[in-house]
Amino acid sequence: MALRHAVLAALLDGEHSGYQLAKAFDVGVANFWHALPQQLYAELAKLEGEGLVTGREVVQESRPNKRLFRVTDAGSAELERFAAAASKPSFIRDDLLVKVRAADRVGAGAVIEQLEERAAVAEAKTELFGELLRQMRGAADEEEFLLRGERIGPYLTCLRGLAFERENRDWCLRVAGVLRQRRTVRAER
Amino acid sequence: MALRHAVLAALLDGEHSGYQLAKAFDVGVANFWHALPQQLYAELAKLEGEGLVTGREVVQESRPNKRLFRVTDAGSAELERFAAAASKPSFIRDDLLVKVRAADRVGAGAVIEQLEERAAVAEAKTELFGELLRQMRGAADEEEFLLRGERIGPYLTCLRGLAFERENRDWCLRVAGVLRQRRTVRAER
DNA sequence: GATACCTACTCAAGAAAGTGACTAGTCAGA
DNA sequence: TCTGACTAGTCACTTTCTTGAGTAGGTATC
Repeated sequence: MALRHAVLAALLDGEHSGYQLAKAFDVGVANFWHALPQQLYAELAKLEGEGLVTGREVVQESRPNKRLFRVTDAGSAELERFAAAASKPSFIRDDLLVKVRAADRVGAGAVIEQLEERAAVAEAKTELFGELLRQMRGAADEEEFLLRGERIGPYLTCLRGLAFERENRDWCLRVAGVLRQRRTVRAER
Repeated sequence: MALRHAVLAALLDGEHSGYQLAKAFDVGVANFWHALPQQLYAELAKLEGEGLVTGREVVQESRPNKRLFRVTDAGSAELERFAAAASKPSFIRDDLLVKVRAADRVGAGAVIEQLEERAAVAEAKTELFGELLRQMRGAADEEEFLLRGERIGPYLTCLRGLAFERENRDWCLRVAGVLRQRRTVRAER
């Protein structure tokens, strides 16, 4: 049960609709968790059933009505309990790593392409995250913001996302380079 | 279906028993995938049923018999197919990130402790991975090994694991520091 | 000589995550 | 005016992961 806590944490920023959450948890801004719309709607329904969030209908013209959710006191208490409990260790779980592990035994060509594609995605994300960080801290410099800013949670997780994507990009490029070079070396023999 | 490919990739190193795989996929050396023993035994059974791996019984004295598995040609072909297919994007999925996101709204004390604990674990892992890398490359320096070494897949994924754990450690310490400082600042007011 | 851990697995059940298909109105561009 | 994208969801199903318990002999520790 981890998505539920991720949803609760996301709702600390204020009211959101399922749709808004779905966008936040999708590729792009998902710097701390990822989930599909269906999962989120399902989770919100469960959370509401348990009284951890409440939704209110917002009638809209020229676009479907929506429900905005916010965390209840019971929800806060649940988050508190979660934060105090031990965390499971985290692992990278990535198709590309599996492919690289096998890359010296299977055709490397496709893997090289994917590494370069992934590097480009990671680069785009580092820029996006950098921009997000700038927006969040506004005029203040980072030290100052982290010390006195109000909502630093999202900033801190975004920092982790940024570092992750940077490492991702560097590693992908490094590995792609190595695999390319090895092809050349082998071709020469 | 990714665990199956992780298993196939792991078996490229040679024959392994379910038990050996279980240790490799557990905390510690799981620098590219993680799974519990039960999953691995189940996956091996399925893979054998589909003819992607074959097992042979090895009789042992003074310890239970074991089955050693290796990849068949069909298994290699499946890995090849997998390597050529598109990869899903990867995400960090970590309880601690969720907690940090919420840390400015819930009690930060427990989160700080967990961050410092995690930093220590990450530090231990960086050392372990560093040692593993040294072992794998032997006398050669890294460039040389990556260019001409035989089995570089595990080395490359271990590099990723090392970078990940380093970033993990640094981020955890940074965040723990920030949260501690904020407590002091708040206490002063 | 009792306790605990290591090798080597198996079975069952449950929770969490992921996939595919579908509804339905609005708006912008070709 | 047709196409496609955007908002805002729902339903059903499958796969994957996690948890807990159990077997059974051997070895090391105190």
